[in-house]
Amino acid sequence: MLISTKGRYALRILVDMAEHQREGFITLQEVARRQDISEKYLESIVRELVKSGIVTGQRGKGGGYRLCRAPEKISVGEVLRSTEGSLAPVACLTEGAAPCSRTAGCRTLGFWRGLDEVIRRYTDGYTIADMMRSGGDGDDYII
Amino acid sequence: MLISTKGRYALRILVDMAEHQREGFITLQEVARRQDISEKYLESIVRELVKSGIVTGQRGKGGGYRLCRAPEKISVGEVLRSTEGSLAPVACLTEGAAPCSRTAGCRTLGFWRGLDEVIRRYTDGYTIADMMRSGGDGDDYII
DNA sequence: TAATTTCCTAGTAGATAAGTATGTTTTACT
DNA sequence: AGTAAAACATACTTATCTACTAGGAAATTA
Repeated sequence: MLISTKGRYALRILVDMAEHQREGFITLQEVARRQDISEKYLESIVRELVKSGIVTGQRGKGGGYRLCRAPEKISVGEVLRSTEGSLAPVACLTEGAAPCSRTAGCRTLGFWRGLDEVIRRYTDGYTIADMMRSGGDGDDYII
Repeated sequence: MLISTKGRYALRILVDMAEHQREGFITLQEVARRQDISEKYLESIVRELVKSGIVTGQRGKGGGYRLCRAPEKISVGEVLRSTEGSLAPVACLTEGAAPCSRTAGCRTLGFWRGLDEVIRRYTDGYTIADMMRSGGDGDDYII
């Protein structure tokens, strides 16, 4: 399993917020209940999303969280990089990595670069809005 | 970093063996020296490759390992799945996974399926032979 | 029978994952 | 002013995984 719960939950949180965004600020309590994830754990994930400028929080009664941008403008790649730290398949391709001594004669580097590119292209081209259009019924939409 | 040393080393081992395959059986001692990896750790990695039918071992003096197939016939995807266990981005896409209760209404599953497909397509289309053609000079090929 | 190799089973220190616990600060409402 | 409800912050825990290491058994050749 390449992706941890942080990244997976982050996407579910954002889709949930996007689907309820007209209701104004959304509390983690609501998200936790709907998504069946501990509220405390959500806090640690959302903190990263705030830092990355994907959502914004409002303290106090009536407060909660809100997307900073339209769901069409939030790419999955951005979200996963924010919560997973990096999506690079190997250490030497993470941003600001120390140059590897084997680089010059490395037979595998080309492969890893290609894989990184393929993943980047796909994840950056997929948005939260795309996710909203996918899957079956939502939690509050029963036929 | 999505891929562990097991997968990364496995690829270096196979390219190394492919480059020295006309010399007959190749010992892990040689590979360990050339690749600068502990021989004992190599053993645990090569064991998986034997199980998967990618290399074959010959015991005793004069023994060692050898590729079971031509480098053109060994895909990187096969190697990584063998050593990493699975390349699926999320648990519900690993082979023989228990069906997830959220599947029906899951907004993210489509994305994960697509990512899995993109990774599978790329890694299965890249072979050890491709790796041999890439990179700079080898350990014993100095211009 | 001695040397050399793969094969096999354990164990281990450190890192990471996946949360939990306990509070502090800010804001709105009464 | 006081209180409830929310985000924000720090520290801790528990389990699993990573990346090895150790020590030998079995097979093969010279």
